[in-house]
Amino acid sequence: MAATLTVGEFSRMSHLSVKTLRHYHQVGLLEPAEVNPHTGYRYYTTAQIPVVQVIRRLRDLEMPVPEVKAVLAAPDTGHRNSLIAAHLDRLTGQLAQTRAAVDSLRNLLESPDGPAPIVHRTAGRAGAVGIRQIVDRADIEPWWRGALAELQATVQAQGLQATGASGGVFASGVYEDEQGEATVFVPVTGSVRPAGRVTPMSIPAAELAVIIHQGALADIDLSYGRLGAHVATHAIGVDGPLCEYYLVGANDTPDQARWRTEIGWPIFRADATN
Amino acid sequence: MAATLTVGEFSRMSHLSVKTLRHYHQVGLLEPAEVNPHTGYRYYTTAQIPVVQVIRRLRDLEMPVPEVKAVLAAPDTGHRNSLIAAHLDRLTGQLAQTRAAVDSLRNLLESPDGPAPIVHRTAGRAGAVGIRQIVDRADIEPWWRGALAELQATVQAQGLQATGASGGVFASGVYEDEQGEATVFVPVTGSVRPAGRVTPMSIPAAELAVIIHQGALADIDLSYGRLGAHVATHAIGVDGPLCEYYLVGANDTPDQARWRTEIGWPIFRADATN
DNA sequence: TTGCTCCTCACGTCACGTGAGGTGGC
DNA sequence: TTGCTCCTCACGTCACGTGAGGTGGC
Repeated sequence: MAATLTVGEFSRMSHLSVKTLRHYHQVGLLEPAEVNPHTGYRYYTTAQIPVVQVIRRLRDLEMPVPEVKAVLAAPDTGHRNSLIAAHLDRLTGQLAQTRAAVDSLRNLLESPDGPAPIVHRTAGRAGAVGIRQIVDRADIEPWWRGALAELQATVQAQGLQATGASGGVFASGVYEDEQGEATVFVPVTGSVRPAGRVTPMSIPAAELAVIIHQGALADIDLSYGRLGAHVATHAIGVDGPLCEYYLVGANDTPDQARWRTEIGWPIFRADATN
Repeated sequence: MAATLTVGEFSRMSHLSVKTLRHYHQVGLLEPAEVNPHTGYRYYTTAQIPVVQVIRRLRDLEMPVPEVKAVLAAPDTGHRNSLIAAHLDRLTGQLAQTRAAVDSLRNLLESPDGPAPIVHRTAGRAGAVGIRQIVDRADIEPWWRGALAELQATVQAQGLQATGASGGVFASGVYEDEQGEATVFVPVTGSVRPAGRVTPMSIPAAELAVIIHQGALADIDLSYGRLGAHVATHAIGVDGPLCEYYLVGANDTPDQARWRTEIGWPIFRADATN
């Protein structure tokens, strides 16, 4: 028999504050078994205790309220467990990101700026296969990983010959606003058959100031900062998208410390030499 | 020579959105080197790039903005590093909590309710040493750990004889609202000298429904739920603070899975036997 | 009957993001 | 001159917490 409980009693049994229980009622996460229409008093039952225990644990794991609702509404255990597993995967990902951020901070504080040299070079026009999309800033990294992997696979599947390192071109919106046009490409020769998101494209020529960033992408703003400062100091910047070349990347080694990324910043070049 | 940069340029170099830079200006975390009084345009300099790089990394680690300010304002490296180390310690603590929450969830989903029996017993009046304070709900666990440790040390230092397991008494505000009166105590015989927060006190007699909770404190709401449901179902609850006795706790083993906590819920007892 | 519990707004927190509406600079 | 960059409000987000002011139940 399910006994009736006031909010206060239910709070003591669930270790959730009364304010929280009222909030859960308001957002429809946990409705009291009964609400007195005259007084507005909430009444719960002992049968709701197991439910609130699950809610509490999922919220402790920072699962968003709508997802907790979905877990409670799951038709069967399998569905429920997969929702929970997906959330645990997200937590694992966040943990990895935190670890990377700690490394990045240590790196910044311990080692003074390395002597990464900046040079000017001309990038010629090149045929390529690529993927081009409007991407949300927040999703940029997974998008980038996926697009590069799809590209590599397409190059292999179609037997194309890569003529250089893969690269990316990013409109300023990607950095400054919340979304912008992003492109990843692999320079190739030969005829390309469009497949999935992959299309043939032409990478335009450009005059660039370039720097080679060594190490994880979490630190790439360091090299962007150095390169941007150089361009600003010499007042040689021109409009145009920033580009990157992945000289050593995920395809070569999982050890991000060994990655090498060339960053190109478009410039006006008076000196044809150098 | 520090070149002048617009927000957009500074955004590209720092990989922070323009909105974020404006926000940092508004809250005083990162002021532009210059603001045109007529147009309101913000101008940064290349000298600010290293600063924004530190800010970005600390915010990636979810350090609150006021603390980031403190790091930037730190008078020397030692001070700065200790602020950062303190934050990393907090992150480590959160990680441990997340792990505990995962274990707790798994425990809840895998094992159905154990057969923890509920019995009724009379707790007699007892002399004790204790610490009693109004505690914020959010701070309850560290307060509890610290207070228990201080108590144990006082008992040892004064050569007192513990006559039973240590315990805690919690007013309903601790569970329901955001703060409430909490007490931890060790029952002792002999005369007690007040020291620090520790004072002699008397634990009143009470009729209790009790359950023994086995395992981590993160799971203790399960036992509270079972005990509360029992009291509600039999309609034997009376007003009074909830109490706990730490039969096996931090003092005995660091392995929380082996902890045993008796929870007491005040009841009206018609049957003098049992 | 006292006082404790419960109620409903309305607003605050934190670190930005969204979006409208408008102006300045190359 | 176009259009791109920049500006300022005002409001939204998320999961509650704070606090005022008031009523119901034992």
